[in-house]
Amino acid sequence: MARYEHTCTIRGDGGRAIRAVLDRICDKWTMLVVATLDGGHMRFGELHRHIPGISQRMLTLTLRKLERDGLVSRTAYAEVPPRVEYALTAMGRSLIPPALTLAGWAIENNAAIEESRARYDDRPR
Amino acid sequence: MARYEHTCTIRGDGGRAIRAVLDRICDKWTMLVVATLDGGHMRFGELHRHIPGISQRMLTLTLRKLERDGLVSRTAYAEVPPRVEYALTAMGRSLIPPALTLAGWAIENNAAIEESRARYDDRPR
DNA sequence: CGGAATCCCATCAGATACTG
DNA sequence: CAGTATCTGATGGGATTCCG
Repeated sequence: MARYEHTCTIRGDGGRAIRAVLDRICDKWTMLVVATLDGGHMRFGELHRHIPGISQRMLTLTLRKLERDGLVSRTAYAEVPPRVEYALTAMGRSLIPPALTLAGWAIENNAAIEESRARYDDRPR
Repeated sequence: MARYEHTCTIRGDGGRAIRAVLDRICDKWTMLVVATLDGGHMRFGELHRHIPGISQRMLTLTLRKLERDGLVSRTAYAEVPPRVEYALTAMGRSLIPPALTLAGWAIENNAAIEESRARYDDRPR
Protein backbone atom coordinates (compact mmCIF):
# COMPACT_ATOMS: atom_id res chain seq x y z
CA MET A 1 0.00 0.00 0.00
CA ALA A 2 2.50 2.64 1.05
CA ARG A 3 4.66 1.45 -1.76
CA TYR A 4 4.03 4.51 -3.88
CA GLU A 5 3.77 6.77 -0.85
CA HIS A 6 6.89 8.84 -1.07
CA THR A 7 7.16 8.40 -4.77
CA CYS A 8 4.11 10.58 -5.14
CA THR A 9 6.19 13.46 -3.86
CA ILE A 10 8.44 13.12 -6.83
CA ARG A 11 5.90 12.36 -9.54
CA GLY A 12 2.46 12.40 -7.98
CA ASP A 13 1.61 15.38 -10.13
CA GLY A 14 2.53 13.50 -13.27
CA GLY A 15 6.14 14.47 -12.80
CA ARG A 16 5.57 18.20 -12.83
CA ALA A 17 7.66 18.86 -9.72
CA ILE A 18 10.62 16.83 -10.85
CA ARG A 19 10.27 18.22 -14.35
CA ALA A 20 10.41 21.73 -12.90
CA VAL A 21 13.64 21.10 -11.07
CA LEU A 22 15.16 19.35 -14.05
CA ASP A 23 14.28 22.17 -16.40
CA ARG A 24 15.84 24.57 -13.94
CA ILE A 25 19.16 23.08 -12.93
CA CYS A 26 19.86 20.30 -15.39
CA ASP A 27 21.91 22.03 -17.97
CA LYS A 28 25.64 21.72 -18.23
CA TRP A 29 26.64 24.62 -15.98
CA THR A 30 23.93 25.82 -13.61
CA MET A 31 24.80 23.63 -10.63
CA LEU A 32 28.47 24.36 -11.05
CA VAL A 33 27.89 28.11 -11.08
CA VAL A 34 25.68 27.91 -8.00
CA ALA A 35 28.25 25.77 -6.22
CA THR A 36 31.01 28.19 -7.11
CA LEU A 37 29.05 31.21 -5.91
CA ASP A 38 28.55 29.47 -2.59
CA GLY A 39 31.98 30.85 -1.71
CA GLY A 40 30.53 34.38 -1.61
CA HIS A 41 30.11 37.17 -4.13
CA MET A 42 32.24 36.99 -7.22
CA ARG A 43 32.96 39.02 -10.32
CA PHE A 44 32.33 37.77 -13.83
CA GLY A 45 35.95 37.14 -14.66
CA GLU A 46 36.55 35.49 -11.33
CA LEU A 47 33.74 33.06 -11.99
CA HIS A 48 35.10 32.44 -15.44
CA ARG A 49 38.47 31.47 -13.98
CA HIS A 50 36.98 29.28 -11.25
CA ILE A 51 34.84 27.17 -13.56
CA PRO A 52 37.12 25.21 -15.83
CA GLY A 53 35.86 24.77 -19.36
CA ILE A 54 32.96 27.19 -19.35
CA SER A 55 32.75 29.65 -22.23
CA GLN A 56 32.02 33.33 -21.79
CA ARG A 57 28.77 32.87 -23.59
CA MET A 58 27.55 30.01 -21.42
CA LEU A 59 28.57 31.79 -18.23
CA THR A 60 26.55 34.82 -19.30
CA LEU A 61 23.52 32.76 -20.27
CA THR A 62 23.65 30.71 -17.09
CA LEU A 63 23.96 33.77 -14.88
CA ARG A 64 21.03 35.47 -16.65
CA LYS A 65 18.85 32.45 -16.15
CA LEU A 66 19.78 32.21 -12.50
CA GLU A 67 19.11 35.91 -12.05
CA ARG A 68 15.74 35.56 -13.71
CA ASP A 69 14.86 32.67 -11.42
CA GLY A 70 15.86 34.69 -8.36
CA LEU A 71 18.70 32.37 -7.37
CA VAL A 72 21.48 34.83 -8.08
CA SER A 73 21.73 38.59 -7.62
CA ARG A 74 23.64 40.82 -10.01
CA THR A 75 25.17 44.11 -8.92
CA ALA A 76 26.80 46.42 -11.45
CA TYR A 77 29.03 49.24 -10.21
CA ALA A 78 29.27 52.38 -12.32
CA GLU A 79 33.03 52.36 -12.56
CA VAL A 80 35.66 52.31 -15.25
CA PRO A 81 36.55 49.60 -15.91
CA PRO A 82 33.13 48.15 -15.15
CA ARG A 83 32.69 45.85 -12.19
CA VAL A 84 29.83 43.40 -11.81
CA GLU A 85 29.37 41.18 -8.82
CA TYR A 86 27.26 38.07 -8.57
CA ALA A 87 26.06 36.39 -5.39
CA LEU A 88 23.58 33.76 -4.33
CA THR A 89 20.27 34.97 -2.96
CA ALA A 90 18.77 33.26 0.09
CA MET A 91 16.85 30.98 -2.25
CA GLY A 92 20.01 30.27 -4.19
CA ARG A 93 21.81 29.28 -1.01
CA SER A 94 18.94 26.99 -0.07
CA LEU A 95 19.70 24.94 -3.17
CA ILE A 96 23.14 24.00 -1.91
CA PRO A 97 22.15 21.31 0.63
CA PRO A 98 19.94 19.34 -1.79
CA ALA A 99 22.65 19.66 -4.40
CA LEU A 100 25.21 18.34 -1.94
CA THR A 101 23.01 15.36 -1.20
CA LEU A 102 22.95 14.49 -4.86
CA ALA A 103 26.65 15.14 -5.32
CA GLY A 104 27.31 12.87 -2.37
CA TRP A 105 25.36 10.11 -4.05
CA ALA A 106 27.37 10.63 -7.21
CA ILE A 107 30.67 10.33 -5.39
CA GLU A 108 29.62 7.26 -3.44
CA ASN A 109 28.33 5.42 -6.49
CA ASN A 110 30.60 6.68 -9.21
CA ALA A 111 32.96 3.72 -9.10
CA ALA A 112 30.14 1.19 -9.11
CA ILE A 113 28.54 2.87 -12.09
CA GLU A 114 31.80 2.92 -14.03
CA GLU A 115 32.23 -0.79 -13.35
CA SER A 116 28.71 -1.52 -14.45
CA ARG A 117 29.29 0.35 -17.67
CA ALA A 118 32.50 -1.48 -18.38
CA ARG A 119 30.77 -4.81 -17.78
CA TYR A 120 27.85 -3.81 -19.99
CA ASP A 121 30.08 -2.71 -22.83
CA ASP A 122 32.24 -5.84 -22.63
CA ARG A 123 29.33 -8.24 -22.53
CA PRO A 124 29.18 -10.91 -25.23
CA ARG A 125 27.64 -9.85 -28.56
CA MET B 1 37.67 30.27 6.70
CA ALA B 2 35.51 27.22 6.25
CA ARG B 3 33.61 29.19 3.70
CA TYR B 4 34.52 26.85 0.86
CA GLU B 5 34.54 23.84 3.11
CA HIS B 6 31.44 21.95 2.06
CA THR B 7 31.47 23.41 -1.37
CA CYS B 8 34.54 21.33 -2.04
CA THR B 9 32.34 18.27 -1.83
CA ILE B 10 30.40 19.52 -4.78
CA ARG B 11 33.20 20.97 -6.89
CA GLY B 12 36.44 20.45 -5.07
CA ASP B 13 37.53 18.16 -7.86
CA GLY B 14 36.96 20.86 -10.42
CA GLY B 15 33.32 19.89 -10.61
CA ARG B 16 33.93 16.31 -11.67
CA ALA B 17 31.52 14.82 -9.11
CA ILE B 18 28.68 17.14 -9.90
CA ARG B 19 29.39 16.81 -13.60
CA ALA B 20 29.18 13.03 -13.24
CA VAL B 21 25.76 13.15 -11.64
CA LEU B 22 24.52 15.70 -14.12
CA ASP B 23 25.67 13.68 -17.09
CA ARG B 24 23.92 10.68 -15.60
CA ILE B 25 20.50 11.86 -14.55
CA CYS B 26 20.00 15.21 -16.21
CA ASP B 27 18.24 14.31 -19.36
CA LYS B 28 14.56 14.73 -19.87
CA TRP B 29 13.35 11.33 -18.65
CA THR B 30 15.86 9.48 -16.45
CA MET B 31 14.68 10.77 -13.09
CA LEU B 32 11.08 10.23 -14.02
CA VAL B 33 11.71 6.63 -15.04
CA VAL B 34 13.62 5.95 -11.84
CA ALA B 35 10.86 7.53 -9.77
CA THR B 36 8.23 5.49 -11.57
CA LEU B 37 10.12 2.24 -11.08
CA ASP B 38 10.29 2.95 -7.37
CA GLY B 39 6.80 1.46 -7.23
CA GLY B 40 8.29 -1.98 -7.97
CA HIS B 41 8.99 -3.97 -11.09
CA MET B 42 7.14 -2.91 -14.21
CA ARG B 43 6.74 -4.00 -17.79
CA PHE B 44 7.70 -1.86 -20.74
CA GLY B 45 4.15 -0.98 -21.71
CA GLU B 46 3.23 -0.29 -18.11
CA LEU B 47 6.05 2.20 -17.82
CA HIS B 48 5.00 3.75 -21.08
CA ARG B 49 1.51 4.32 -19.74
CA HIS B 50 2.69 5.67 -16.38
CA ILE B 51 5.01 8.29 -17.82
CA PRO B 52 2.93 10.84 -19.66
CA GLY B 53 4.52 12.20 -22.80
CA ILE B 54 7.43 9.83 -23.18
CA SER B 55 7.91 8.24 -26.60
CA GLN B 56 8.66 4.57 -27.10
CA ARG B 57 12.03 5.48 -28.42
CA MET B 58 13.03 7.65 -25.45
CA LEU B 59 11.76 5.08 -22.97
CA THR B 60 13.91 2.44 -24.63
CA LEU B 61 16.99 4.65 -24.72
CA THR B 62 16.52 5.76 -21.12
CA LEU B 63 16.07 2.20 -19.88
CA ARG B 64 19.15 1.02 -21.77
CA LYS B 65 21.24 3.77 -20.25
CA LEU B 66 19.96 3.00 -16.77
CA GLU B 67 20.64 -0.68 -17.31
CA ARG B 68 24.15 0.07 -18.48
CA ASP B 69 24.78 2.20 -15.39
CA GLY B 70 23.51 -0.58 -13.15
CA LEU B 71 20.57 1.39 -11.81
CA VAL B 72 17.91 -0.74 -13.44
CA SER B 73 17.68 -4.48 -14.06
CA ARG B 74 16.03 -5.93 -17.14
CA THR B 75 14.46 -9.38 -17.15
CA ALA B 76 13.12 -10.89 -20.35
CA TYR B 77 10.85 -13.94 -20.14
CA ALA B 78 10.88 -16.38 -23.04
CA GLU B 79 7.15 -16.28 -23.60
CA VAL B 80 4.75 -15.46 -26.38
CA PRO B 81 3.86 -12.68 -26.35
CA PRO B 82 7.17 -11.49 -24.91
CA ARG B 83 7.30 -10.11 -21.41
CA VAL B 84 10.08 -7.86 -20.13
CA GLU B 85 10.22 -6.55 -16.62
CA TYR B 86 12.25 -3.65 -15.34
CA ALA B 87 13.13 -2.92 -11.73
CA LEU B 88 15.47 -0.72 -9.77
CA THR B 89 18.63 -2.31 -8.47
CA ALA B 90 19.82 -1.54 -4.95
CA MET B 91 21.92 1.26 -6.36
CA GLY B 92 18.94 2.54 -8.31
CA ARG B 93 16.84 2.62 -5.16
CA SER B 94 19.57 4.51 -3.35
CA LEU B 95 19.09 7.36 -5.81
CA ILE B 96 15.52 7.95 -4.67
CA PRO B 97 16.22 9.79 -1.38
CA PRO B 98 18.63 12.34 -2.91
CA ALA B 99 16.18 12.82 -5.76
CA LEU B 100 13.38 13.39 -3.28
CA THR B 101 15.44 16.00 -1.47
CA LEU B 102 15.86 17.88 -4.72
CA ALA B 103 12.23 17.45 -5.71
CA GLY B 104 11.24 18.78 -2.30
CA TRP B 105 13.31 21.88 -2.91
CA ALA B 106 11.62 22.32 -6.27
CA ILE B 107 8.16 22.12 -4.78
CA GLU B 108 8.96 24.50 -1.93
CA ASN B 109 10.52 27.11 -4.17
CA ASN B 110 8.52 26.71 -7.35
CA ALA B 111 6.13 29.55 -6.62
CA ALA B 112 8.90 31.95 -5.64
CA ILE B 113 10.80 31.15 -8.82
CA GLU B 114 7.74 31.69 -11.00
CA GLU B 115 7.19 35.06 -9.34
CA SER B 116 10.80 36.02 -9.85
CA ARG B 117 10.55 35.13 -13.51
CA ALA B 118 7.38 37.14 -13.97
CA ARG B 119 9.00 40.13 -12.30
CA TYR B 120 12.13 39.76 -14.42
CA ASP B 121 10.19 39.53 -17.65
CA ASP B 122 7.97 42.51 -16.79
CA ARG B 123 10.82 44.74 -15.73
CA PRO B 124 11.19 48.04 -17.58
CA ARG B 125 13.12 47.89 -20.87
C1' DC C 1 36.04 44.32 -17.87
C1' DG C 2 31.82 42.38 -18.95
C1' DG C 3 29.37 41.42 -21.98
C1' DA C 4 26.19 40.98 -26.89
C1' DA C 5 25.89 39.11 -31.63
C1' DT C 6 26.70 35.81 -34.95
C1' DC C 7 27.87 31.39 -36.93
C1' DC C 8 28.07 26.62 -36.74
C1' DC C 9 27.91 21.97 -35.27
C1' DA C 10 26.64 18.02 -32.27
C1' DT C 11 23.38 15.91 -29.61
C1' DC C 12 18.54 15.39 -28.12
C1' DA C 13 14.20 14.11 -28.80
C1' DG C 14 9.59 13.56 -31.44
C1' DA C 15 7.02 11.15 -35.20
C1' DT C 16 6.47 7.43 -38.03
C1' DA C 17 7.02 2.93 -39.88
C1' DC C 18 8.44 -1.69 -39.49
C1' DT C 19 9.56 -6.44 -36.97
C1' DG C 20 10.61 -10.96 -34.12
C1' DC D 1 4.40 -6.92 -26.65
C1' DA D 2 8.60 -4.87 -26.85
C1' DG D 3 11.20 -3.17 -29.25
C1' DT D 4 14.49 -1.25 -33.81
C1' DA D 5 15.32 1.94 -37.80
C1' DT D 6 15.08 6.16 -40.00
C1' DC D 7 14.13 10.87 -40.74
C1' DT D 8 13.65 15.48 -39.11
C1' DG D 9 13.26 19.49 -36.31
C1' DA D 10 14.59 21.68 -31.94
C1' DT D 11 17.97 22.78 -28.58
C1' DG D 12 22.53 23.16 -26.42
C1' DG D 13 26.70 24.83 -26.52
C1' DG D 14 31.58 26.12 -28.52
C1' DA D 15 34.43 29.61 -31.20
C1' DT D 16 34.91 33.98 -32.80
C1' DT D 17 34.19 38.82 -33.33
C1' DC D 18 32.80 43.19 -31.86
C1' DC D 19 31.46 46.90 -28.38
C1' DG D 20 30.57 50.49 -24.30
